[in-house]
Amino acid sequence: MLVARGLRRVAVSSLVRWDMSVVAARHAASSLAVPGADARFHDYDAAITACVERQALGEGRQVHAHMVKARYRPPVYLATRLIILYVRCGALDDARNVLDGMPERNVVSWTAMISGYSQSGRHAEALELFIRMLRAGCKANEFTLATVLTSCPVHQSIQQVEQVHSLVVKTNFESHMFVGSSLLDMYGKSGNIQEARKVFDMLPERDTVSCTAIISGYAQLGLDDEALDLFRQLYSSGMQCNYVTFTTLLTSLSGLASLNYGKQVHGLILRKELPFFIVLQNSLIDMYSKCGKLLYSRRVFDNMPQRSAISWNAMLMGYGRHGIGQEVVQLFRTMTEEVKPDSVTLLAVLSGCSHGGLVDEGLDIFDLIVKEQNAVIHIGHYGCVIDLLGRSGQLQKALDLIEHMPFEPTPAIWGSLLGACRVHINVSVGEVVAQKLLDMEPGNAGNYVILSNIYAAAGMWKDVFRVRKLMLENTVTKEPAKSWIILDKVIHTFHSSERFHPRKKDINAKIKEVYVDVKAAGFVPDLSCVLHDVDDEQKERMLLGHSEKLAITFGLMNTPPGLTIQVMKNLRICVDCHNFAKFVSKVYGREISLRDKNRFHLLKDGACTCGDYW
DNA sequence: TTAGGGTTAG
Repeated sequence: MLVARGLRRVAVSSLVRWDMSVVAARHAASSLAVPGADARFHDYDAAITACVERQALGEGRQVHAHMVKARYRPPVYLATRLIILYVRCGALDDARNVLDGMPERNVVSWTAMISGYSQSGRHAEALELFIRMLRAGCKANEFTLATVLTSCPVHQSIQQVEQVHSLVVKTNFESHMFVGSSLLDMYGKSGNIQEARKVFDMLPERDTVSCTAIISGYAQLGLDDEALDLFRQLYSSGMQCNYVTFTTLLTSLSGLASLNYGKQVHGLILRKELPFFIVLQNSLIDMYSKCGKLLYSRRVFDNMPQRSAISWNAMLMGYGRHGIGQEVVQLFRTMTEEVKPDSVTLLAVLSGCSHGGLVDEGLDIFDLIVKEQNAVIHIGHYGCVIDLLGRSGQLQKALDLIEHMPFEPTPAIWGSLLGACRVHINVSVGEVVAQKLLDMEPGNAGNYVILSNIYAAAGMWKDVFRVRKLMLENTVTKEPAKSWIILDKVIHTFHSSERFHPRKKDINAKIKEVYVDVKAAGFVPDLSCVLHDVDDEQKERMLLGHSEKLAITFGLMNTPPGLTIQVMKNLRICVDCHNFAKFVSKVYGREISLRDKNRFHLLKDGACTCGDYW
């Protein structure tokens, strides 16, 4: 009776076009005759196949329950099909129960389960299961390896990565298209781009996925020049592109701020008449905003028939990056009517309010979110609130918040407060904060520079000297600064005190000329930005060698009057260079758009859109 | 029956 009721429910649902009463009849028959067992197998198989096709989890569970109730012990094949069904429907725990209950398993059952964990980001469990599989004496095939490699980058040490690689070599799958792509992607994601490239170069054949994976390897490491070069090379040798390829490429073009290429790729996408993909549109929004063309971003955004939270976030970040706080707040309000904001949204809104100077609005939104608990609050959000408080000069309040927030403060948190102390020239809080930072990361030169800036601004020259000595005692290395400018599709990159540029002499001559002009207009170099123990004259020379000054000068030399000079920098812009750019904009009547690590600075008539807070 | 590359933020 119970079985019959269950059967009717299945039949009525009509999702599964299969009448369970047939099974019931055969079930009854099977207790009398042996051939019935085969019939039941085929019926269950057909039912599960129907459920897999439709991803009908409820019906699938009923079929499973029916097996249990009928005391039918599914053979390996059928149990594996059940695992696949549950995995496809995202019911991983059900799938795992089936796997654990199997008296025997084959490579497909293991692989299906590993793939389930892998695809839902449960990489540790995927790897654990892979190891269990090997220990159980089951040999991995190309499917298993292609799957398990996608779970490696995040959770494996270099040694383990090499172990997996040698397993791939041993099983002779290194040049298998799928396994090879996964392998090179794994190396790319673990930061070993040389090894990734080796695997790519050894592939006997290449397809869209393997090409995209290697380009993405460069892109993810911020090697945008290399990513673009490789794309051009592969594209001209006939590589086929799909939407993932373009999405990846756009990431690199965003990094380079290469509007020209960005537009070309956009054109290519339109010509290809690809179907609508949200991710691709999201990348376009981001690319245009990072290339300084917010209006283009907005046009893409407005034309989207469907948007994800990421689309909104990319747009919000865009406005924030350009310091347009009002738009951030307004767009956020519209967003909440359409999509549920996530934790990145909150980050975008808070940092947008901070960059746009909307202190009270930002703090209000934070309070609202904390109260309603719409999104998961993490330490990054606190970082933004500390920025907001710092910007408005409420340094003590910011310090109190750090001490009472439910997270351990990171260097980034203290760094944000130290920056605020520099702008508001607050020595007492600055010293407390700097001490914490110097304890946490004694090797970071940036902290010494800002502390020195604070002392210099307060006229405490003895302390400037002390900081300098302190820094000399610690060996300090940092990411080398570089700035670049794109003229006629050519990227001109400058490093500090550039020694290798072919037009070095011209640039040096021009920068000296510019220096005389801006000094005559009142520019005073900020020597506290140099912490080397050298005389003042040498310090001035070192400041003039900063990469962003070289790039701006190169722009002045090579662009006609009236055109905005667009310069990009990989780190935050330094105080002295920011001031220098302001004077250049005034003295030469030129707009300068400067994109640093955090935001855009639009310098015009001696003022900057960042309001001197960044 | 099982498989590879992708978007915002840090």
